[in-house]
Amino acid sequence: MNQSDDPAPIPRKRNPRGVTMEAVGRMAGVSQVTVSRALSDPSKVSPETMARIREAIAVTGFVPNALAGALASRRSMMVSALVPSITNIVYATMLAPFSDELKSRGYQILLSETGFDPEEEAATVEAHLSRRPDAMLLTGVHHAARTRRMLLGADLPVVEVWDITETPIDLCVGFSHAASGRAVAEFAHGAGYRQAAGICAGDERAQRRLSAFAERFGTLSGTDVPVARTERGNLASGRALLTQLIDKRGFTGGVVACSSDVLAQGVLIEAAARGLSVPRDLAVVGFGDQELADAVEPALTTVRVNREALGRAAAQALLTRIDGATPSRSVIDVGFTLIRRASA
Amino acid sequence: MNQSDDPAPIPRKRNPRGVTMEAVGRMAGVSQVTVSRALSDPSKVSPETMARIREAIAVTGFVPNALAGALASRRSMMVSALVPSITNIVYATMLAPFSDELKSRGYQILLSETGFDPEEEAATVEAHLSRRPDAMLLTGVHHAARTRRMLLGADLPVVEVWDITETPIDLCVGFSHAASGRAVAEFAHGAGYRQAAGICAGDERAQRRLSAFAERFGTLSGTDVPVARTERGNLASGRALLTQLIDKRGFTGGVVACSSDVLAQGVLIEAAARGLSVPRDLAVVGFGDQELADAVEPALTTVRVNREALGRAAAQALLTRIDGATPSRSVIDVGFTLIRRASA
DNA sequence: TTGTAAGCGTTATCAA
DNA sequence: TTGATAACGCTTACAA
Repeated sequence: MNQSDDPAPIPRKRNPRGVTMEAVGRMAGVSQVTVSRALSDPSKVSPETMARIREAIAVTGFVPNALAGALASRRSMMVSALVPSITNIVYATMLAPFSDELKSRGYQILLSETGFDPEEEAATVEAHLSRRPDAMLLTGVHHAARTRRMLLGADLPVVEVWDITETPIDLCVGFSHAASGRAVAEFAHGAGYRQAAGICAGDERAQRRLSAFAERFGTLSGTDVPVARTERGNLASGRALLTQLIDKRGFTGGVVACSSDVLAQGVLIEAAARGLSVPRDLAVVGFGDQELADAVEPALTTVRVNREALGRAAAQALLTRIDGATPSRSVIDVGFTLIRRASA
Repeated sequence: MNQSDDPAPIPRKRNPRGVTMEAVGRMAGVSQVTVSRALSDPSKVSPETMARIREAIAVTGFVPNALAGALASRRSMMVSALVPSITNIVYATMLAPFSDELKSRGYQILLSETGFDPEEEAATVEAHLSRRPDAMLLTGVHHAARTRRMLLGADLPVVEVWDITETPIDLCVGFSHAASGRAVAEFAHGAGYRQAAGICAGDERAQRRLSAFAERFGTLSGTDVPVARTERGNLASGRALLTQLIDKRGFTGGVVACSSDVLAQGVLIEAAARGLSVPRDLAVVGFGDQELADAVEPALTTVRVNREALGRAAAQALLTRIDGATPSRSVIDVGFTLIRRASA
C-alpha cells in the first residue's frame, strides 16, 4: 500500500476566497463545529476557546454565511413582506413597526412591491418562497388562487393585513374598509350635511371605502352621491377631481369624502384657490390621519387607523406562530377612529 | 459479501417535507440534475423530458430552493439596498427604478433602513453581507471605518448614492448638496431678494445644503442668514419653524430656503394662515421637486434631482460590475436643476 | 441528452 | 467541552 497504489485524491477548493468557519477554526486551533457553537451559543464553549475564536474572527473579518446556515437549519431568519407600493406612506408606516418588532428577534425583512395586481403578487410570492422565508406578510385579503395554493403548500405562517376577512389564509390583522366608509357617511349626515360627493383613488380598497360611503350617505339623505375617480392619489388629482365635481358634475357644496388624506389636501388647496371656505362652503373628510392631517389649514377631519399597532400586531402574530404556538385569535380587527378636526 | 457483513446505512431524511428537485426528478423519471438543467436552461433538455418535468413541477407545486442554489453557485441573485428611511419619499422614489432595473435581470432587493446613524449602518451592512448579496447600494458617502473595511473585504460591487465623492468605496452616483445650496442662494440673490433665512431638517446632507445656502447668500448680500432647525422634516415643522423665524428671530421677509419640499409646503401653509402673500411678502424655495411642488398654491420653486435617473444609473453601474466589466466612470454626477415656479 | 460525483458553508446528531 | 460525520438542496465539472 504505497502512495502510487492509492493516490489520495487531492481535494481542491473551487474558490479559495471567502473566510469560512473552517478557516477561523484553523486559526483558533479548534474545529469548524466549535466555531459554529461559539457563535450560536457561547455558553457551550470554554472561555479560553471563545477568546481565541473571537480573535480569529476579528483578524480574518469573518462574516458567517447565512445562506449555508439557513440551508442546514431550515430557518432562514427572513420574513418576507409584500406591499402594493413602497412609496405609499400608508404601507411604509405600518412596515416600520412590523420590521422593528421582527428585527429585535433577529429576523430580516425581504420586502417587495406587488403593485395592485394579483398576478404580479403571485409571481412575487413565488420568488419570495424560493428564498424560504420563515413567515410572510401580505397586504389585502384578495389573492390569486395560485397564491393561496402556494402559500398553503409552503406551510408557513402568513399574515394578511390592512383589510379583514373571516377566512384568512392563516392570520389576519386589519379593519373593515366598508365600515369605515359607512362611519364617515354617518358622521357627515349627523353633522348636518345633506349633499355629498366622493373622491377616490384607483385601488380596490379605496373604492370599497368610497362605495360604502356613497351608498350609506345616499340612503341617509336620499340624494345621489357622485364619486370622482383617479388612478394616482396625489395632490394634483385631489385638485383636479374637485374641479371635475364642481364644473362637470354639478356638485354645489356639502361634504367631500376622500379616499386619502393627500387627496383631501388637494381638495383643500383647490377650494382655497377657488375662494371657497372650508368647511362653510365645502366640508372635507380624509382617510388615514397622516401627519399632514393635523398640519393643514383647516386641520383635516379624517379616519385614523392605528398603523403602528397594526404592524406590531402582525409581527407578533407571526412570531407566535413561528414559535409553534397558536395565537389566541387568528383574525384581529384593529378598527378605526373618526378624528374630527376643522375641515368637516 | 452478504447483507449482514456490509449493512448499507439507511439514509434517513431529516425532514421529509418540502418538494426537492430529487422528488420532481423521480416523478418525471429523470435524475435531479436534469431537473436543475431544465430550469436553468431548457434548451439542454429534450422536449419530451421537459414536458414530463413541467408536469411533475405542476403536480408537486415545486418551488426551487434559492438558498441552496445560491450556496452552490455562489450567486445569491440578491442586491441589498440600505437607505436611511423607507418612509422618506425621496429615497423611496429612487429605489423604485433601481429595483425595477435589477428585477428585470432577475435580482431581488434586500432592503433595510439604517436611520442616519453610521453605527447602525455598519450593523446592517454586516447583517446583509451574511446573506451574500451580489451587490450593495448605500445611501451617502460617509460611513463608519468598519463599514468600509467589511465592504472592501467582501469584494462586491458597491454603489454609494445621493451624494458625491472623489473617493467612493467602489462606485458613486449622486450630486453635490453644497453646490445645490449655493445654486439656490445665487438664484435668490439674482432674483432680487436681499434678506434670507433657512429651514432645515436634521439629516447631515440637508444641513450641508442649508449651510452652503446660508454662507453663499450671506456673502452675496452681506446680511446674516438665520437657519432654523428641526429633527422631523414634516409639514408641522415647516409651520413651526417659520413661526420661530418670524416671532423669535426677527425675520421680516425675503426668501426662505427649505431643505425639503414638505418643509416648504409647511411654510406656505403657515404664511397663508398669517395672511402673508407668497412670494410678495415671503418667497419660498424647496428641495426635491416632489409631486406636491407643482400642485401647491402658489406652485413651489424648488431644486429637482432626477431620482429616477439616479436609481437607474446606480442599478446599471452595479450590473456592469456584476457582469465583470469596468464601468466607464466610477463616479457619476447626475446634477440638479433649479425649477422656478411661483413661490420665488 | 443524461447521469455521477464533488462540492457550497453551515447546523444537527451522536460519540468521546 | 469538543469533534467526526451526515445532512441541507442545489450547481458545476466531468463522464457516458
